[in-house]
Amino acid sequence: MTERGYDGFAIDEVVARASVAKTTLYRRWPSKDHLLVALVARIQDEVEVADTGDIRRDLTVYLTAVATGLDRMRRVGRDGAGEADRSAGVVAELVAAAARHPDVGDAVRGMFARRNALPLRPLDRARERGALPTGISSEVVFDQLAGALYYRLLITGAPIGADYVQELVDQVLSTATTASHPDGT
Amino acid sequence: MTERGYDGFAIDEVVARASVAKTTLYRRWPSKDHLLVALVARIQDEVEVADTGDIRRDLTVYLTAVATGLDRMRRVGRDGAGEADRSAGVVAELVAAAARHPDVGDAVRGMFARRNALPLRPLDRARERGALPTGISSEVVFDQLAGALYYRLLITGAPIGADYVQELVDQVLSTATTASHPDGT
DNA sequence: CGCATTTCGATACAGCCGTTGCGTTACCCA
DNA sequence: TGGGTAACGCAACGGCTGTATCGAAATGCG
Repeated sequence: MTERGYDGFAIDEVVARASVAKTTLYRRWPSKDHLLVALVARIQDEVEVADTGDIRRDLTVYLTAVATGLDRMRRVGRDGAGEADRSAGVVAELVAAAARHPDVGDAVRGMFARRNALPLRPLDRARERGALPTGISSEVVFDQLAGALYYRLLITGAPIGADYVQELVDQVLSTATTASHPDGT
Repeated sequence: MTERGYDGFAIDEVVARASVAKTTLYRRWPSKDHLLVALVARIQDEVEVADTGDIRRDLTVYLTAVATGLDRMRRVGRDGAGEADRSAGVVAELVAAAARHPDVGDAVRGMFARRNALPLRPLDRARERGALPTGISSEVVFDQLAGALYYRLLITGAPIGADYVQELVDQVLSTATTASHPDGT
């Protein structure tokens, strides 16, 4: 999979290399999509989120980690290290697999949910300190942040650099900033 | 395609119903993915965006139209009208197709770009009126809005109701509101 | 009308995913 | 140690996408 990407990744070759009958593989993973999500679950490294009290910094660190992780999965199966095509790679296949099989969808959503639950606590704490607007759920705020990243990755294909992440966080937190620092800093 | 969804949509049956040789079809659309994006380009209806001067209302109308359009595409190929499964349906296949073939990716990005360029002008005009924070590009603002919708559709599978759209717009515009109405209304 | 070029059709085929049927091996436990 | 259950292996197959080959039809043009 990491060698040739999703297309060049054939079940027949997997069973040949594993010296295993195709029947056995299909007993464990009932489709190629199931196998894919199991692979990604292995590849995915843990993302931890700090909770230092500086919500701007915490969010920036977290989103940067997510962005680099996505960029890494974007390049899975491409040989050229600097391959600059605007493709979502394996993430797009993951999304499609989740849409095809309900149980795969549950698994994929569970994967993302574990990662995405992390910054909710810092967000809630920041709101308690008055660093976030009231009346807006942390979930919506998080949807905007993560959504912008996935939107660029999957839909527009626009690059996701460190400056973009910073601009994103600034825009979301601008309410709180103008509230606590009316001079706009 | 609209009858049975992406899976039950077989090239062999298409050419049979069209009374056309498979060779001919493949001369026009060099893969099933190419055919898919051509179909979606036909299905996709035009979304127009108002520019009344009330940016909050304009954005809400636009995003609601986008959300209902996505929800319609989400149900393509499912018989039950009230089919409430949390699947991204044809949109996910579109994203995967765009990731597989570079030219399909260009076409899909072009489709989305045409729709997404629409609200940029009202956003820019609103900023000129001081109804948006300075220093933040309209593109980032739009990424947050559209991104949240696609994120819910493709990743979390969470529902996208009218109240959610409203909450989204309110959060994004809260900066401007507090700036022009410091009492918080 | 005659001819060349382009387009289309039909069939067969390769590669892949996923399934079926059945025989064989490994494992567990009395 | 023996027997029964569970897991595995093997080969073949069906359905699908995409390709190749070659023949037939249509179209444009002098």
